[in-house]
Amino acid sequence: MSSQENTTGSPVEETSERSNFIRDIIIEDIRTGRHDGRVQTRFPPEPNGYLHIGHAKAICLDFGLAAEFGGKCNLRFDDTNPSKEETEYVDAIQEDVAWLGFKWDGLFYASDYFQQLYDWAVQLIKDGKAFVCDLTADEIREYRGTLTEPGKESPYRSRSIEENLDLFARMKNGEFPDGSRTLRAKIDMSSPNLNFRDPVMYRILHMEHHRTGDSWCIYPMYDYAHGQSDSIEGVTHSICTLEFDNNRPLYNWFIEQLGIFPSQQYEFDRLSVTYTLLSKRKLLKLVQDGHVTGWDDPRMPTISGMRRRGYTSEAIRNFCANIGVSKTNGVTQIAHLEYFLREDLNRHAWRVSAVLNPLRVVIENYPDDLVEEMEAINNPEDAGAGTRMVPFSKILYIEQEDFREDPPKQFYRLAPGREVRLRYGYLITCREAIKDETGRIVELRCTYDPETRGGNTPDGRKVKSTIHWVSAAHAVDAEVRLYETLFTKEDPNEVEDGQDFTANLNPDSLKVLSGCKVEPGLREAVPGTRYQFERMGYFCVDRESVPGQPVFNRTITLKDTWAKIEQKIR
RNA sequence: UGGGGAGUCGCCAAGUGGUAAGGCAGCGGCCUUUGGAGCCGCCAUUCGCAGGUUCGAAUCCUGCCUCCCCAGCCA
Repeated sequence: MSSQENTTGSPVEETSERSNFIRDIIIEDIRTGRHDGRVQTRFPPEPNGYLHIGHAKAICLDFGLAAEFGGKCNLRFDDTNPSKEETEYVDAIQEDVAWLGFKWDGLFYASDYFQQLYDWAVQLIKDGKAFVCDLTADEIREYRGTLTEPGKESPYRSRSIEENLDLFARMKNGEFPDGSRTLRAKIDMSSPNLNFRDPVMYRILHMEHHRTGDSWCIYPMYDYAHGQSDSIEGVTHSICTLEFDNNRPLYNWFIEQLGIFPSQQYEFDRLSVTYTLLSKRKLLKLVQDGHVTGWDDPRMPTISGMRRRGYTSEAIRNFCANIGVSKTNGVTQIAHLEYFLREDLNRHAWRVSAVLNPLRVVIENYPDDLVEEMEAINNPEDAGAGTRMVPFSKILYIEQEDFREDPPKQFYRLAPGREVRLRYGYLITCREAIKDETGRIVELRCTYDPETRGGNTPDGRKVKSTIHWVSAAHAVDAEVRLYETLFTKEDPNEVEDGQDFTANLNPDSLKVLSGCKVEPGLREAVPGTRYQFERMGYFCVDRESVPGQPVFNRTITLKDTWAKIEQKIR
């Protein structure tokens, strides 16, 4: 399409894309010709942890908006604090953004701009807008005042430009110890916006930086680095979360004092999800204290954890697109996320048979050595997925929960004397339940109807239930990891006095099942592959899986109407 | 008690003076060789509260209430 009006004459705002207030602003800016209609965003993570589902929302916004309006979106690491940042995180973040399906235009680091930022600081000193302060951290806090009382000016605020220049150069040259001095902007100690009370621009930190090594021992603060970084790159719409609202005036102040490209910041609501923590600090603690196995533990809300769990990037993107963007501080229910997961998995995951808690079934009237190959559909949602053959024989495993010796009214799976369909197999009738000395049911004796091969009923009779099974002689043993929410409370931060969020950790968040029986085709299941275990849920082959000993992570259960009924009748 | 942001169905969220979209969840029903999927239907006389302006207000005005953010040499 040409860059002129499109053929239908419909303005850009009439696309079917669901809008939001930031998208509306961009559309308006394009309409009025702001920046000649150029749109540029950026995703600016600090490499101090792994990306999580909250970042996914920001990523979808930043990259999505740029793509929609033919603009650019850079990936820029906000690496101004070497005490927290590591290359492991830099690498993981790039992998996760790419996996989510986005391509950055430029790959930059705030540290790329350290020299420019330094030069600008010198300029501000020369303009009398910044000064070197010898106050200690504690003193700075005292001088800052409170929410209701104005602050006091630092006694070093009136140093001469020459002295400031000299001191700042010496700070840079490493002549002073950590914490002994700062460079501060000279703004207004009585401002109701605390960010304006002579904010610190530079601190001394003799510390190895992951990219610049030891070439710097002074590092810029967020407020002094972010807006200028945006400006240097030509970012037109700098999108961030609501808590930076208070920083916007300062973001603008530096840009105005420096007279550089006027990037503009817009704030949207941060994502919160029930039963989930989205704070890098707290996620780091979970990792460091061993509450999870790592940043990619399938219980973590990190992109890498969700990927390992079996989430698809499309499900995450659909979720982000659906929840919308506003300025309301809300909490999205995890069921909302799970809906999009199931929706995508249902369309794409191939069906297989897997018995998690096996119960042996012997079909008494089935020939001892006969093995029949039954045709099974790979994905009823996708005709192109085709079919596969699965072996059927005299001895099978079915799910323990699919048999009840004394079934409640609405239970219509297997029970003594009752007939059910074995999916793609035969109709079988339970004749007897065999128990061990302790009374536990260890085997079912059943008979089958030879006329019902494939599960068909030539006489047209109906059975209430179809259950899944695996041929005992052909089954492959597997390990299956079942996950529940990591926390027992909707709000993991809701704790008694003296406790922290770890008090709400769910002791049942991981349950490992061994000796599960899966169909033979899964013997060499490839890590990362997602399946639907029919009637049980969606599962993803774990990276620790090896040929012959497959390991599966339960991504999510199927919706379970029976479980709901059972809860009610209890 | 300073400043900033926000309050529309259980949750998310449209709406910007003309008489409350949509999604999730929930509840019925249909269909079904996954109690899955799919399909159909129900689900805010009311928009934090109280006044006011107007023929008409979730949308405008006034006052009040509640929640979130800011006192890191974190981002």
